[in-house]
Formats: sequence, structure tokens, C-alpha cells
Amino acid sequence: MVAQIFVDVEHLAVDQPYDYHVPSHLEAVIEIGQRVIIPFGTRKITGIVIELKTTSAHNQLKTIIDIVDPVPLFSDELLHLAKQLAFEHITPRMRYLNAMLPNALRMKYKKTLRVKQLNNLPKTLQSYFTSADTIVFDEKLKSHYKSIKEAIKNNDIDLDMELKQTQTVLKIPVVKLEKDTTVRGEKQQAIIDYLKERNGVERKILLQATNASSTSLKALENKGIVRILAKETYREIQSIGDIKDKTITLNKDQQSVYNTIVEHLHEAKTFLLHGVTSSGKTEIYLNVVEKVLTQGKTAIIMVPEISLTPALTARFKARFKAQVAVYHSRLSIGERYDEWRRIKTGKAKILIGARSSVFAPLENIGIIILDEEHSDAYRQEENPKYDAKKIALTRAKHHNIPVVLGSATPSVESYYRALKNDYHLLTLKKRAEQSTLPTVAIIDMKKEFIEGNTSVFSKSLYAAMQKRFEKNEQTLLLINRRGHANFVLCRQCGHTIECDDCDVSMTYHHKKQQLKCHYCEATKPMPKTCPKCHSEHIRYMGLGSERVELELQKAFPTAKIYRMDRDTTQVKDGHAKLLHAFERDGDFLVGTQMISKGLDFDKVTLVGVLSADMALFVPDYYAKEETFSLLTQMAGRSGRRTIQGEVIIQAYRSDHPVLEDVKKHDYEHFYHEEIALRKKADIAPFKTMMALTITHRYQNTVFKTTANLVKKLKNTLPKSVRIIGPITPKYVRIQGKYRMHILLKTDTVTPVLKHLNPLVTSMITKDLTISLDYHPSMF
DNA sequence: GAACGTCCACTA
DNA sequence: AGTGGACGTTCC
Repeated sequence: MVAQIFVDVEHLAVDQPYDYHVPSHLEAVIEIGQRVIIPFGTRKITGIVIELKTTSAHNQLKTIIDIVDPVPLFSDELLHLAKQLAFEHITPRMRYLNAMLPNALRMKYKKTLRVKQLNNLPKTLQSYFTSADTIVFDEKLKSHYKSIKEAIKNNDIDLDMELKQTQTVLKIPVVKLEKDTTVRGEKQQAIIDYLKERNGVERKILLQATNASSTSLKALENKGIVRILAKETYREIQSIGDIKDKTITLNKDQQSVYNTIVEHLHEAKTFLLHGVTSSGKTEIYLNVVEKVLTQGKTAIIMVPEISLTPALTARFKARFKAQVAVYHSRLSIGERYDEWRRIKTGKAKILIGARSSVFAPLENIGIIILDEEHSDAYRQEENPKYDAKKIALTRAKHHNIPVVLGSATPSVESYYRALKNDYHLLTLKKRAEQSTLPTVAIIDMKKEFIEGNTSVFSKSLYAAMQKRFEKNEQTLLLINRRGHANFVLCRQCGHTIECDDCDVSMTYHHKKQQLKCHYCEATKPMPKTCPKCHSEHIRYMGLGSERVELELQKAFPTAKIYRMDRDTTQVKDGHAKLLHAFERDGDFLVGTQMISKGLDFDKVTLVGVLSADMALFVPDYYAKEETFSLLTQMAGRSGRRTIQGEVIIQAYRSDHPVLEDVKKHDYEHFYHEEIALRKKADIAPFKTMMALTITHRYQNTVFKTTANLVKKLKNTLPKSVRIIGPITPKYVRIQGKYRMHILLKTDTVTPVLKHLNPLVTSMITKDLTISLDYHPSMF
């Protein structure tokens, strides 16, 4: 028997199946989707079985060493999905296969050295083997590489490959009664009596119930009266802020949306659910999922960033209890592995998670729901690149089931498809609990400045904030950071401080008094004087959340202010904890885009947006859409129950049409303006834009390769594909590597990819990379 | 991507 | 002669 295997190397050069001989003792157990250990070159690594057959075109096959997993980790569906994604992104298939597994299942490759003849080794090497005769071949031994090689040749040292899984199964101690006797100790007897009634009790519970100490238990164990076993268990993912399940009767609009979806549960139909903020989409989701469950199927619910939506998770857990699994990037490796196993084994039937949940090994899926479908968080821009929305549609097609895309501000692309009847449009125009939409005011900051107000807050915002503070209501302040950074500038000579490896200006961080590069995380201390002209007038420009927090504290010294941004939510559950604290006793919450999501607090009656229109100045096709949806979402945070909410948006271009649309809550108008522009610009949803980025450590190589690639593309691609480039990027060098772009605009992607894949594969080397991005926002 | 072989410049 | 770095090739 022969197995086709994809090897665990994420590189295009080996991105193909390799044939291996299946030894007879494994023939009965080997399955497609399993991982196996194989010899590859001189190495020993894992691979994934993608096909089984009887013969091979190769004549000298190596033999599979062993099978890693008793059960296949990949279904045919997921294997096929990885293949498809690899093709679409010109990326090694293994990268996607790896992305589908929890990190705990990743193999660690360790090289070990075992000494055979200690005395024959040079003195420097001998010292490493004093405590053990087998050591890990790591970085610090690299310097002795030569003498180690010599020793291997002389047979004094054995070089071995060790494959280790970083599994972290949580085991809890469980106590079982072995023989029923009487003992003298009172506490010990209590333990025996307690155990008599039940079969196996968790150690912690046992000790609590009998009020015995661990020494008493230990004594019983030593006498052989009880036995302590390690039982595999799953970690419990805590959701902060418990919510009780309330069975809400759907109102007429919700009911009709629900009915339509449920009527089509056995079709690969895509629904676009356009519902204003607070229109009660969650209740519909809950009921649809419930229906799907009664049919014995499973469900995936995706949210942009799950740690940002504790409320939604809590609602689902309240109703469906242990059937819910949660999946997002903030989980620990162990937690993630546990949730993955619960899904894989079918113990969990509902998965709520961020974009990576589309790769979950659910079988028999009944529905996929994407909430806030317009969010760019569904796209992963870093390797492995993927668009979770697209994948959701692919998987739904495979399972022949519907997808529900929900949003208060649908993406222009989805709305376009809905109007074209590719998607089925469902609308909720009213807020569920009779609250009215907030009033929106737009403040012209130029005018404020001319009138002598140089503060961050306009007069009306300040007055509104004061009113809320006095009435003990809450205020959210959004700082729109898109296209806006705190960079350092010398007022004397105009010098800015840039990162040494990336030609980008660094951003200023007040707390640590240092400068940080956005692209490579490098830091520098904030200089006291300008490094170029030695002037002291070097300062940071721009508006950061720290600065606003400071100003706010000055204006309202007794107020309780919380700040939410990347820095303050670093810790585990940081986001949820902060929200919880703010809900309890906060007056103001200052933050970046993060605060626009998933907040639902009764006492928030004012939302202020500082520098709303910064993003509109950036040369970015999608900036308007992002701004519109951010501001609309943000406005929706205000006045969600009985109190009329107020929104104050500060802007420099206060007459911008996008801001007008936000003010009027007029999605339709915004959409029609935007779609017309896109048609004119030949971009999505009309054409697909593909950006190739060529990088290398020498600029010359980048130039030559790019020119060469353009030439080849012009010769091979169909004439209908527009080829633009070579294009010099905004940042010529990032992380010490030079870069160039080529842009393609096309109607159909597949024929382009068919040409591009072999071409790119043949051109890349160890140092030269060519990467592909779809619909790049800017470069 | 990693290991290995080959070529070649440079050290001592 | 000895060594280390740059390339090129191969991996069923």
C-alpha cells in the first residue's frame, strides 16, 4: 500500500504530495487525514495522509515510520479546503493545515545528542554531558557544530530526532474506594463513609465535603484503601458577568425573519440580515440555532473578536450550557485544545468564535452565522491569509446549509449581492425594545479652533459630558485611530524619528516614554533633543487615547475614567474585565475602535467621537465604508433602553457626505453613493484586485524580479486582466527587506491563479518572497 | 524549510 | 591547509 503525504514543511518548494510505502502492520489502521511520522531527506518529520493507493510512479519509496493520531484529524472537507486556500493565496498547503489544528497538537521537533564515548570527546563538549548523557541540540551548542559533527562521524555521539507533541490535557485527581473497611482515624473514616455512597469523587470535593485534610487522604492511599486516579477533563472557559437565559418572545419582525431562515435550513442559501443596532439579532440567532440543534445538527456562530463580545457568549451559554464551545485567540494553549477536542468529539455542538472558528472540525453543520459581517476582523491579513466570510460560504455549500450574515451596516459588497438576489435580504428596521435611534450632531472643529478653543473637546461635547457626569450617566469617547498615529516631529527642522529596519515613523508611547515601530515592534527611547539639529522642540503630534484620558481627568478631576486600547487589554480577559468595571462604576470610557463593539449598557447615553474624519483623508478605497460603519456602530451604543441617546461627532471636514449619512442613519444613501464610486474605480464587488508583493534584502534584486515578473505576466495572462506596476510602495523597506508591488485587476480569479501559481513557485528562493493580497486597502 | 555538497575567498 | 559564508539542489 502507498500513501500520498503532505510533509510538515511550510514552503512552496515542497508543496506537493510525496509517496510513501505503508508497512503491512499499519495497513489496517492508516486513514486519510491522519498524521504520520516519515523520513524526509535526512530528517524525521510528520506528514498528513491525503490519499491511499496501491501503486506509485516512483520506484524507491521510503517507509512510514509510525502513525501519530489514532483518529484522523482532518476530514475530507477540511483537506479539500486547505488545498483550495493554498491555491488561492499561492501559499503552501501545510500552512492552512497547520492553522486548522490547535497549537497543542503541533509537533515539536527536537534534535538530541546522546553521548556514547564520553572520553573521546573534546573537553569543551564533555562539560555538556556531565548531568545527562542525552541533551537537546539547541542554540548554544551551535557554536560547537564542528566538533559535534566530528564526534558523530567517529561514532562517539548519536544524533537523534525526537518528535514531541505539546499536548496539555488537564487531569484532575479523582478518589475511588478500593476496599470498604473501618479505620481508627475519625477523618479517615469519614472519607470512607463518604466514598461508600458514590463511585469516584473529585479530590477537591471530597476533602471539602468531609472536611478532612490531604494527609488523611494520603494515609488511606498508602494503606491501599483508596486509590487516586487522574481523570481527563476539560477546562471551563469562564465568561465574565453571568446572564440568565430569558426566553424572549420574538416580535413580529423578528419572527418573520426567523421563519424565513428556518424554511430554508436545507439549502445553501446566504441571508443578509440588515438590522439596525439593538434590533434584536441575537434572539433570532439563538432561536435558529435551537432549531438546528433539534435536527441533530451543529452550528458555528462567528463574531469579529469574541473577547469583545462577552454578552453574546453568555447568552448562548445560558441557553445551551455545555453544548457551547468558545474559540478565540486569547485562550491559552490548553483551553484552546480542550475546546477543539470537545468540538472534534461532538461533545460541543455550538461553536462561538472569532475568524479562526471557520476551520473548526465540526461535522454535520446545520448553519453558520456571521455577526457584524462587515467587520474587517474576518480577514486575516497575516499568514495564513484568509477571509473567514468566504470560507463560511464555501463550507455552507459543502454541507448544503444556509449562512446568515448579520449587520447594522452591511458591507457594500454584501449589500450589492443582496440587491442582485445572490443573497436573500432580510431587514429589521426597528429597535426591538422601542427605544429610538440616538440624535447625532456633527461639530466643526475648524470653527472651534478659530473661536479659540484649542482643547480636544468642543464646547458642546464638553457641555454634554458635564451634564451626563452630573446625572450619573455614562459617556463613551471614541478615538478614531485609523490613518492616524502619534508620531514624533521636530518643530525646528521637521525631522521625524523612523525605525531602523522599516522606513516608517515610530509612534510615541507616553507611559513608557518610548517610541515603537508599528511594523516590527522595535522600540527606542524618546529623545530629549532632536538627533539631527539638537533642538529641544521635538514633540509628539496627534491624538492618542492616553492624552484624551489625561485631558479628561483634568476637566473632571473626580470622575472615574477607564481607558481601553491595545495596551490596557493585554492581560487575559482584560477587555471583559474592563467593560465590567466600567459598567459598575465608570463615568467615562475612552478608547479606540474596540469600544464600538458589543457594548450594551443602559446607562450610556452619550457617545463622543473625536477626530471622526481622519480616516477619510487616507488614500484608501475602503476608508469611507469603514468610517461609516464605525460611526454608526458607535452611535448605536448610545441610549439603548428608555433614555434618548445622544451622539456628538467632532470632525474637521464636518460637511463630508459620509458624516451626513451617519447623522441621518441613512445606510441606503451611503450605499448608493459608494457603489457608484466603486463601479467607476473598477474595484470590488465589480473586479477583484490582487496585489503581489516582492521582497528581498537587496533592492536591486527586488527591482529585477519585479520587472521580470511583470514581463512574464504580460505574456501569459489573458488580455482582459489589467496589470499595473511595478509600483513603489509607501514604505520601501520593512523589517530590513525591500519591497515592490504589482497590481492586477480582473473579473475572474481562477485563470489568473492558474498562471500565477507555477510562476511564483518557480521564482521564489530562500530570501526572495512573493506574496499575494486580495483587495489591499493601501500599500 | 533544513540539510548537505560545492565553490571560492580569505586567514594564519 | 583550513574554514566559513554564499549558492544550489534535493527532499517520495
